[in-house]
Amino acid sequence: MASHEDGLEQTQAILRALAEPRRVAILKLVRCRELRAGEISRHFRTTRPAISQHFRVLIKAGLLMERREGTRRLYRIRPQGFAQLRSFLETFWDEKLTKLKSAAEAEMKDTHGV
Amino acid sequence: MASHEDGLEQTQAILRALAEPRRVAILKLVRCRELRAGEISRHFRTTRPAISQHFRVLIKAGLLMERREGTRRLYRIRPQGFAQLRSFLETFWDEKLTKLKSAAEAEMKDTHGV
DNA sequence: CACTAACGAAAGCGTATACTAACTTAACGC
DNA sequence: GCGTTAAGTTAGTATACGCTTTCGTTAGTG
Repeated sequence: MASHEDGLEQTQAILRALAEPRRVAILKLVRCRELRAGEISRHFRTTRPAISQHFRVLIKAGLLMERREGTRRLYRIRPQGFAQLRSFLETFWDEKLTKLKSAAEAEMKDTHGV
Repeated sequence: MASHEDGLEQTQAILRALAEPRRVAILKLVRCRELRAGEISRHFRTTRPAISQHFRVLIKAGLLMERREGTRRLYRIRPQGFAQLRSFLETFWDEKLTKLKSAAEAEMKDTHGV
């Protein structure tokens, strides 16, 4: 199932998951400590199934972890997912780009757009 | 009051912009050098207006810069947008947060549980 | 001026996606 | 066993989003 370019698809899944503000909010909630599903959904106006669906997207993207404890389900953040996103950013933003940025800043003296 | 949340909205715009694989591909093309609209759209199967709409989204998100030269429009990457995304990531999940996490878990036994 | 090139803008359409409502599953207490 | 609590799953719907077609705008060329 896993291929070489699986990482790219996975990164896209991460970006698509984070494109939804509610999902970012969920991750912020579980960023520091593990929380139960009910606690998390109580922070929002929407219904529990809606949040549950967001859980599935986040888990599939590798940003969230699930753990069962009796009838409860506990969620916490998954640092690996963010590490992958960070490495994607660094691939984009290598040394060449930093040089280009300085060049652009130097150019800005003449063309002050926006 | 709104200064922080303004940045959040902008960050969400960035994430939503990157959620589309084609837009990421566009950014990869202009990552190193400025390109004309026609050159960029030639790299894809879709029509030029479709790519043009992606330009709008990327510009609005602050990831792309437009410059006119006669009838041509030149596009290049905008490092500031990526800087913002990076700072979002670092704010979200810093290495320090990992340490905070262990501390928070220890604290959670005593303090309130909201 | 007419004519072409290089684009973007607007409208319409089809699909993806996020929500709600109802149902189902799993663990716990009696 | 029966019922309650905690949660996910499914089906259906409404909106968002991306693509295509047509048209408009601006700059260059004779």
